[in-house]
Amino acid sequence: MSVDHNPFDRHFDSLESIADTISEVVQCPVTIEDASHKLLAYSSHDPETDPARIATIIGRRVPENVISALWKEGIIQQIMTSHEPIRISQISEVGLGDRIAIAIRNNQDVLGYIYILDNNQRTNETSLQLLQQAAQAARTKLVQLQTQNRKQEQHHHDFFWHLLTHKNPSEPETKERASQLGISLPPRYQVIVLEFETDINEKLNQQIQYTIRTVQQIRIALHVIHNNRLIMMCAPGVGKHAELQYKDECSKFITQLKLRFGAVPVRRGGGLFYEQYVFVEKSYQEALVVIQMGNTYPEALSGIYDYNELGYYRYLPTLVVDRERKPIINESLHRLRQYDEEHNSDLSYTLEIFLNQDSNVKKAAEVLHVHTNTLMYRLKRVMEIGDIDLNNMDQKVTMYLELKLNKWK
Amino acid sequence: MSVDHNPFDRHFDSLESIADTISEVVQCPVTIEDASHKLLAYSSHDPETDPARIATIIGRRVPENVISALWKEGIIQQIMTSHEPIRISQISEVGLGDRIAIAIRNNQDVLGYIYILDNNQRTNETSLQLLQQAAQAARTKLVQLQTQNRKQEQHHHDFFWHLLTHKNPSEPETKERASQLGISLPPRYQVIVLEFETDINEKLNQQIQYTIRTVQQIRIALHVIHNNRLIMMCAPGVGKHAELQYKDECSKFITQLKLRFGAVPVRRGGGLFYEQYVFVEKSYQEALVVIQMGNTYPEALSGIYDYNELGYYRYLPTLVVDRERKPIINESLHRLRQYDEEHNSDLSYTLEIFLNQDSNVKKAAEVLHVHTNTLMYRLKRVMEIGDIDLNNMDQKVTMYLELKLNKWK
DNA sequence: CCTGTCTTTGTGTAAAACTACAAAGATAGG
DNA sequence: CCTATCTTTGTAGTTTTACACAAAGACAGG
Repeated sequence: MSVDHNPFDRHFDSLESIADTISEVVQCPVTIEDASHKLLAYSSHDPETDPARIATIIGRRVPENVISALWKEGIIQQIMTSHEPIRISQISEVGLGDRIAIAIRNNQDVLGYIYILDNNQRTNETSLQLLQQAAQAARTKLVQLQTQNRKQEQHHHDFFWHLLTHKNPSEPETKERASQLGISLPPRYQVIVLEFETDINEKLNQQIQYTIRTVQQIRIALHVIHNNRLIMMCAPGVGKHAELQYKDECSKFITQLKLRFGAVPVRRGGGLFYEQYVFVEKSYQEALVVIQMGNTYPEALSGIYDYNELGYYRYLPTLVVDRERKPIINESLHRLRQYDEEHNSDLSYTLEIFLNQDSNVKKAAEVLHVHTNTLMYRLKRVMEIGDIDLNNMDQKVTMYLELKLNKWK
Repeated sequence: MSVDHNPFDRHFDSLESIADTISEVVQCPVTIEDASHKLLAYSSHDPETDPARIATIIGRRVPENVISALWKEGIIQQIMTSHEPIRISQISEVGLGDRIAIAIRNNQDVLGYIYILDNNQRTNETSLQLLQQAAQAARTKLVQLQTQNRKQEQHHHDFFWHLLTHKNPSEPETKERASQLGISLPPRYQVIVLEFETDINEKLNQQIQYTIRTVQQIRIALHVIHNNRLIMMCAPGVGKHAELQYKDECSKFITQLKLRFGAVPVRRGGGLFYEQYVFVEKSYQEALVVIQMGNTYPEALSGIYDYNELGYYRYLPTLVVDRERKPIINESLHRLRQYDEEHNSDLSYTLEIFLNQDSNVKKAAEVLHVHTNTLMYRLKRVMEIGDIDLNNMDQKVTMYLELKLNKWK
């Protein structure tokens, strides 16, 4: 086979024929994947293969542990940035033999990958050169695919956005529209919103798309990006395994975003789970409440991501509205604030910390960096000046809620 | 003067002329009062009088301490029930000399009183007999007065009821209407509602009217009776003295109702103070909230009568509405209740008492009549079964509010 | 009936909270 | 500047809590 002749400088009917051609050239099994490691084509007639390849073909997607391993070794990063084929040493823990991989690119964008299973190291420099030609050939096919996907994606986006913003969509109509679009809706879902520091740009968008597509334990049925938010309809995958691990998987999703791309969502919120699609908007609003509350009470709600974990915080938006309609000054707090102002002291803050620390003198004193007796003295003053009985749950809850509500902008 | 001749068997121009005639007959100073001890007429040309009579004439009303003393001695009770004149021994503490009194009646109703100052015990049986005739003569005058008052009262009722039930009455129109009706509205008022066990019947009504009219430190500008409720527009009287004592006086008002007539309001509620009359309805609604909350949380809110003392309880109605619109089961409480059901234990009740007692193990154990270690053990179980951290204020407040809201019917 | 778990009550101990009191620094107002 | 008050920190003694462990009663399921 001469270098002058380029076997990929012709028309191909399909990606399969490209895969077969590569396989013929390099005499190795070949798989072609899209940007999110979904299997697009693979060479047939391959004598030897490895467990990773079998799993990929059977699941029509590269298994998650294989992807994770490749990321961990820094291989995906290499492939994505390099224009040359990359040699991959075997990773036997995930059943992956020696490989060679090259990205299929369109300008800067990575559209997919060509993997070659090279167990016996048969490939030489010449065939590696040819791989670049093969990637070129695959490119046009993938561009076509991508345009199709883009269109479909746009439809998905529109459909999801409609669900998110309309209070009472018809249940049967929604289901019909979903099946028209080829979306299989999960029987039980929740809406999750991730909020990023800044508006989501093209690069971050692609990283997110990649992460969404490669996540496997959670099922992200629909998603939309809006300004600095990623909004997703999520459901646990099939099997009890996935059901139990769901929460962990959601966190893992975010960890992956961070580890692989350094993209960290600032805030995270999840609505309740529902089974009817009339409630998508509800779950969305709930997720937004979690985000809002998280922004308002960052320390108190750190580690709380779901609406059903909000506890009494879920009532606060309602109470704020109620209070605005009917403003009543809390005499006790007012007096404390006044005293603080006049004597530039910190009685109200002291009270706040004390209550935050569950009325535990020692802990509160530590947080405030003062002697316990100092705290004791201050609390006595709080009781005197504010006319508050700090041994009375009702009065403490009143003050606690008051302090919480006062944090509202 | 012969017994056969009745000096009261003729027409009298006014109550004053009756008073003068009595005075001539018995040779003693005379005062005529209405049913609520407001001065209606008094004899002139009286040589001797006592401090109580002077104060009555100057204030155009029997001083409160005098009325109280007469009640305490059981004298008013006697006068009200007897058809005969009653002799009253002097009560020097309140400047009251020896007297003779008789009720002016129309059938069962007491319309007013005739008092005779009898310091030198000059009156004999004959003149006492004549007193009954005098009461008869005064009766017709008082009946006329009463009819007039009834009409005026009806107007007052209508006016007040309108304020209570209309959200945005015009401020200038309200003031004009008040001055038309001869009502002087207080500059600052609150609405107080007293709720009785049963609907207010004629007898209780009269007792209430009597008490309202005789109260002197609080100014009850308007009042209405509706089913089992007495609704009043109250204001402190003039002077700083009255301002400070206002709260005590309100309680005293109720004590008087109880002591004098055995009529005890079951529930009491006061709205906020306002200065504009647009807010009468608001203050009324607030008073009703206090009553409602008092009925829902009798122990917790015993001793709380005003809306501004409700603390966080004032939010509960809003929260109940919010919760109904969006029912979320509190997993922790649900699990506790379930456990209680299955093992017929009292974990949720234990938690409730523990929180009510401000997380004080000793007090809670006492309330529950168990050993502190028993309570400790139960709380540990509560934490395990409900997955609650009882050292976390947020979680405790969540549970506390949840338990409170669950008390709602 | 037995058996194992749940529950109550008891004992003991270390840690923490509450109380009273004292000393000294900080601060405001005359 | 002095003085009175407010504030912080310290010491000491009592009460309460938290925790570990043990014994015994209650109860359910085989």
